[in-house]
Amino acid sequence: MKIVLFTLSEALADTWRAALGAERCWRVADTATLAAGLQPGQTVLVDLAMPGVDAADWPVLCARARVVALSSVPDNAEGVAWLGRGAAGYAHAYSTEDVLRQVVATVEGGASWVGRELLAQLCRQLAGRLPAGDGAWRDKVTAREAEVVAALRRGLSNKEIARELEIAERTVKAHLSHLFEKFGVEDRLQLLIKLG
Amino acid sequence: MKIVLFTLSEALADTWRAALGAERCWRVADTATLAAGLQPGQTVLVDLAMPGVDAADWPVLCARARVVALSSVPDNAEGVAWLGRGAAGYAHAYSTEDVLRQVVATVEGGASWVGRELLAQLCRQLAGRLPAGDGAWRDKVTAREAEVVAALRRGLSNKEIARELEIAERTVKAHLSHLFEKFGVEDRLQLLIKLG
DNA sequence: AGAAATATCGTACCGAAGGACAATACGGGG
DNA sequence: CCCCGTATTGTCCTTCGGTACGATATTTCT
Repeated sequence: MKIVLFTLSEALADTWRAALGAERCWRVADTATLAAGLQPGQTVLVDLAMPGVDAADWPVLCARARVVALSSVPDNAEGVAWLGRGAAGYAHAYSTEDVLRQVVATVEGGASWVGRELLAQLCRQLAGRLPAGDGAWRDKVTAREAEVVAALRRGLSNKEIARELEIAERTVKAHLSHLFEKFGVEDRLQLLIKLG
Repeated sequence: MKIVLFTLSEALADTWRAALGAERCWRVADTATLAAGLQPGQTVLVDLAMPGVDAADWPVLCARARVVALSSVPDNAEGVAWLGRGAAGYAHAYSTEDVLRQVVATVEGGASWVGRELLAQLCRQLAGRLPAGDGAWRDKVTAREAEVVAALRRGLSNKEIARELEIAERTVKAHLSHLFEKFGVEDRLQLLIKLG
């Protein structure tokens, strides 16, 4: 699956291509093309310098794909805005080739790429108010069911969940049916409402 | 510098050795040995299934070394607890070999390894409710559309919404289609995610 | 050892959801 | 007066979601 380069700047696109390999990259410069051609789980590098790019418009795309926000003027508040919407990474747009490759490898591995300072800031500000007893329902679901719930929270369809977990769509339906019964609901929407 | 494997499970240690190379690894099974032999900046993989392992006891070690907490039943609250104490990463204990190598490479490179959901939760907690979530969207919808959204939040079906608003089901679909287009989503679930 | 839970996959069926064409009516602004 | 946004409703069609039967294999618990 190709890496999407979402930028208007030819220079930036060339830099990224040099780091990641031109054959792995697919340059896109407008939102319509991106939305049309985007595959679930695909990696997207977004140039935050592009006009009209705003974190508030991206939560759904961030849920479907691995979106890496790249800013030429990194700012912790901006990073928090993007990562809070589900972006998979936040880094300097003109990072070295090594760092860019590291970033892509990291998000393709399913984790997030965060600079040390940014994460440190998050942790400092969070220190003290950690308890957050949100996971009571997790004791009632199996590991596999929890993965399905996580995918569900991102708005994925059964087919997309199946692709992501590498199982048949039928199996996804089986997990969902079990979840519905466990929590006494009758569809995916009610399940998410119930789980909070 | 060797990678410290802190676990009681021989099977888990073997899995990690297979991924990282046995010659790079140093297996430790008790806290005293770990504290005595630990070098500053060293990478430590901690098996959270070990008895007596608690994030509250680790801030000092996390400050000295790159501590990666590995859980066989990953949970966001647990992740917050560890990262809040300075851990460099939080991941699934039985990740694939590729992912494990990636985790180690990332933390050795000075960055942090965090799951996407977990990071998003961190950001949301510190930012409270993000701006777009708490009512900015209301300016973009009509009064009738807002009523439909309110019903959607309760998990009602089109037919139920129609009964409640005393209109035809077809009209409910019309309102929903307009909402989907306004917010650039393709179904009710994505709409709710987008509206927060 | 046997039972229960878990994870996986198959086909068939039905209703819900959503889009593609519509149409009608009402009110405000140029 | 005409256009636009809003609200309303209709039919036709396709896809998606969920259930109802089913099956097999593994793991975990009793």
